[in-house]
Amino acid sequence: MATTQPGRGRLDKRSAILQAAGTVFTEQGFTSASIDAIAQLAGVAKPTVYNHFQDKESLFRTVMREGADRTAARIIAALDTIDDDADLTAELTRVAHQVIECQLSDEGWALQRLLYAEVARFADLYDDVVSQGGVPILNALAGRLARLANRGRLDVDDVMLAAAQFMSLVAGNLPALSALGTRPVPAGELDRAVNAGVRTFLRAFAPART
Amino acid sequence: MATTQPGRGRLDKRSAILQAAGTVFTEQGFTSASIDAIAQLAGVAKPTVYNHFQDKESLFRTVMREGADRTAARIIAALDTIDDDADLTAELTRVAHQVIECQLSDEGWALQRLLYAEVARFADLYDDVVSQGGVPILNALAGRLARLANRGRLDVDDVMLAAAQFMSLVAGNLPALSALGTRPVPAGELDRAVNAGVRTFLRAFAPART
Amino acid sequence: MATTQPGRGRLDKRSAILQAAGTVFTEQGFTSASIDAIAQLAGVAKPTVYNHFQDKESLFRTVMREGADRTAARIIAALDTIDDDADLTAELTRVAHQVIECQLSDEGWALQRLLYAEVARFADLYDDVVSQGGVPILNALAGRLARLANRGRLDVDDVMLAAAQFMSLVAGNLPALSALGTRPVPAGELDRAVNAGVRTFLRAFAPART
Amino acid sequence: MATTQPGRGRLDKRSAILQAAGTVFTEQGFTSASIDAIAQLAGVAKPTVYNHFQDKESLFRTVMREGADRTAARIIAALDTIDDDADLTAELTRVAHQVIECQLSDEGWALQRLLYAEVARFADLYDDVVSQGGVPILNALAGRLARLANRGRLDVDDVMLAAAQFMSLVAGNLPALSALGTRPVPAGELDRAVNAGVRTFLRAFAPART
DNA sequence: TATGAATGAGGCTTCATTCAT
DNA sequence: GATGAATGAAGCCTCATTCAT
Repeated sequence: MATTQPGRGRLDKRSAILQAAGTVFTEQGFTSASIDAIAQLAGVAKPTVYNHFQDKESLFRTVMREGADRTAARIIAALDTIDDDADLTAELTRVAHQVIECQLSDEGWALQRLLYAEVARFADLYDDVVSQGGVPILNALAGRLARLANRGRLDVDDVMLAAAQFMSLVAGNLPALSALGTRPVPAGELDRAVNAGVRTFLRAFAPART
Repeated sequence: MATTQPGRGRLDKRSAILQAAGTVFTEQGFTSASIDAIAQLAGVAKPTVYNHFQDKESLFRTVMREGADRTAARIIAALDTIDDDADLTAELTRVAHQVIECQLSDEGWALQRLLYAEVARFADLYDDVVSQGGVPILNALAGRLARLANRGRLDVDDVMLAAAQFMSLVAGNLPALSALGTRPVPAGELDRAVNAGVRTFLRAFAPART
Repeated sequence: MATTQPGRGRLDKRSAILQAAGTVFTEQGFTSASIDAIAQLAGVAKPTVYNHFQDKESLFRTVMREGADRTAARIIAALDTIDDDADLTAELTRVAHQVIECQLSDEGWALQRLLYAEVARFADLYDDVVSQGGVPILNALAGRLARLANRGRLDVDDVMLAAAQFMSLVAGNLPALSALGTRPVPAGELDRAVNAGVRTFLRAFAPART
Repeated sequence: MATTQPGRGRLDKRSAILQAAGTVFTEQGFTSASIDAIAQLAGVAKPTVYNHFQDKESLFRTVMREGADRTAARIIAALDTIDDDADLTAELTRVAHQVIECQLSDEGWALQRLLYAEVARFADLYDDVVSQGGVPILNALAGRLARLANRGRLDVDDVMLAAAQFMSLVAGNLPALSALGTRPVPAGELDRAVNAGVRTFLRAFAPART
């Protein structure tokens, strides 16, 4: 406690390593990332990395899992703010923006690219990430839609399906708009896409007016 | 002329290399793929690869570009079979299935995963692939929708937008269903997703019955 | 004759190759020089080089031998201009400058560096070059000194020795002055060194005045 | 502490590498020398070489610099033994022999050949070596000549110039005599050349007898 | 726990050289 | 004689990983 940076506990070296690994994996991909680079960025010696993580692979998996956790938590928090009584278009639009913001964040894209890149190499990586990230998000969204349906504000049978379609409609164009996250999306384009997605969603699922 | 190497003509070594490269890149990703492995699979010596392609990178780009070409050609051919007069639901469903089949093919997924994986490493790879693949496909689909709109069978203003939304609705769930292409999609699930996508699309865009 | 550059005979390809080889060997050294680069610079295909020269080594030897020839011829021509009756200091200085000019030429230094570099690799390279270059030069210079001694203008016993010492005195500093030929020698420095060399030579060998 | 690798202490691996590199570079030149060969001769694994030296180039530079240091130190030590009161001819001859011995040593020639060979490739190699080797030597020799001049035993104005000329006279013929260090110099020839050099030097710079 | 040093394996690339035309 | 294509060998360098401290 006296010989390291004041204030820091001794073994958040682990988290320094994880953070550094996140950065390096993100920038270079799993194979090209070198443990050397990670150790250096984390400010530790190479064997220290091996003291905390069995393997390059295990380090990578941890990075992915914790990243998925963090991202899902942010999205779910956003979904929780839906106000069942407010104007539907405005509310869905607002929420869509919040969700997309997470997806559009550097970390969001990085995770997604890493997942695509390495899903074939690491058999159960996809399940790990989806069970920590994708599924909870969909569940949360489906729950909100169910509540809106119950109140008669949406005409939805299968809320899980509708949730997935909502996501597809408002976010399906993001990869193309941002070149898979490698370019900033012009603000206007983003609004246009989200608005159009919400509009189409409501054209399909708004209850017929009597 | 008659005494050439047992197998082939002269310079389709180039295509043997390209095909092998496709396989190896697909299986291992850009960085892990070794020129050695590619050469061996192509049945040529390593330097022969370098006689045909400047670089590992240039070989990779060629693989991606030609793959995008091939895939787009197949999808566009499928779109061309739309019969403007047939039952709309049935027709859109049929076409959606054809399109998805390309996406679901091993090559389709492989290309997509490689694209996600390496888009950050190779600056203009995304543009290369999209301009050869994505854009023509969307244009073709938008064209078909425009024709349907002209005949009063769809109520669509912005056909490009509708085309993108159609794609999102019928294919947006594919990554999740197939775990980014690493698992076969249960036939029933696929049908369900496509049908639901088409149904939602038509709920939004079928002209109001008089 | 009709299909190649007008005027050129067909097989001075050989000399194009030799010249290109000279350049490339000079710039890169024997080992780093690539036959590819030589062929390209000569404007011929790689196997053509092998049609004219057995080997990289044999090509190198030819380059060295012909270079030594050319340089020696130029130096000997310079020595032939010594006027036995003119002012000794002026005449020796003038000749020294001419000799040095050859040594200082790009080709001169290049040959010398190549010789040093590869003398250990190619057993008899040194003899080849010296017998074509060094020996004739020294003989010529010794001859001139002998004539001057005969006329009583120099007090020299062993003219070969004196010739060698003359060379050492006027040119011995050149390597240091030009950083082995990699930098231009400031004009003043060169004059100073040559003058000093001639002066010392004459202090040692001018006949004692009666 | 007692159980370390059989042979050596811990980190004179560095000097084992340096020594091996000296040998291999000397025998093969910079480009042909392989790090593999150096590592093997040093008895270490290849990456160990890279743990101690950034680069093949940096290893080479270190070899050259340390070699120049060692050689210069030996020569300067020899110069320090000049006895200002002894017989001048004998003393200069003796010192010349000692100096030449360093130049004639395998390491001396090797360094010189490497320097010539690679001076064009490595921009400031010449300065590195000369500032560590050549300059101190000349300074030391000039100092001795100055002392002799002060005592009236030599008639020298510019001691730096005289030092350079002394070197040129006694050693200028060495490259030719030893074929740039690739052949032993017959003892008689060496003596003859040195004696002649000293004699000429003194004919030029011995004070006129009154 | 943290580290400096060491290593076996392997990748990309280039080269001198040769067929077959 | 001249060429396009092909190849076996080899080099530099980097990596993931492990001792020994």
